Amino acid sequence: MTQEEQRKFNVMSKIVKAMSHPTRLFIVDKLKERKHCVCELTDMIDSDISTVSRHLSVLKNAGILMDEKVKNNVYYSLRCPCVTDFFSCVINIIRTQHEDVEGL
Amino acid sequence: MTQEEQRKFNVMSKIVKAMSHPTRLFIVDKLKERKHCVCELTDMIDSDISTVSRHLSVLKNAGILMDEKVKNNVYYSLRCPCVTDFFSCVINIIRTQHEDVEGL
DNA sequence: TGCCCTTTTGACCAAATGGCAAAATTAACA
DNA sequence: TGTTAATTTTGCCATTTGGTCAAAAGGGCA
Repeated sequence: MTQEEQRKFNVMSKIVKAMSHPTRLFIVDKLKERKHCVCELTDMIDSDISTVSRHLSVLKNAGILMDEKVKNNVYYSLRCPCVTDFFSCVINIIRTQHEDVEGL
Repeated sequence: MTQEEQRKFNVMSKIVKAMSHPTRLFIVDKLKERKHCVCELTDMIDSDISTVSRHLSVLKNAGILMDEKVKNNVYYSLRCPCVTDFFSCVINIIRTQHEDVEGL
């Protein structure tokens, strides 16, 4: 593995790691429609607000989300809509696995 | 989050989590060309063979790889070639981020 | 200024993860 | 059968992660 490859895969894994949690996948999925503030997301997810806030900062640090303050609320949104492709891609992998199993 | 959503995102995160490590991304990338045995991969990755073996079993448990024993060697290969899309997808996200930064 | 609301942060614990080393497994072959 | 080579499993350690509580921070607004 060359140094350049190493750098490349480190950068990639940062993105992937940020998405590797059910709650964070849910958040990204929700933000595909429109921006949401922390308390809206907390209502949807059955979890502590501090936990949700932490998940959001993980996604923000990975460069997947951006935030914007409106009055008392912080609204999070997707920084690039192309994360949508990510989802269909993972779902495609899962679908192929199922076909494999059914094909036995 | 409904129970069904919860199940869905749990399944998805299992796949994503398995890919969320630089070494494992490298392995999947290498296996896109052709199957490789553990020692071949260990030669490419500067790491202990037991560590590489563990990474491989993580990917296998997530259903991303399959293995096949030939003589003394265990050859690993991709269970579905569509993981390739996964890569271009993540790279696309990274590219968009860079454009964002340069666009400031 | 002082109060309220939303969000973030720090401290802490439990669980999961990554890595190494040594032992166990498996197969080939003399 | 015994030896050797390749791989996997296991035990152990340090580090990271996810979660909760409580406290702090940051903005509105009276």
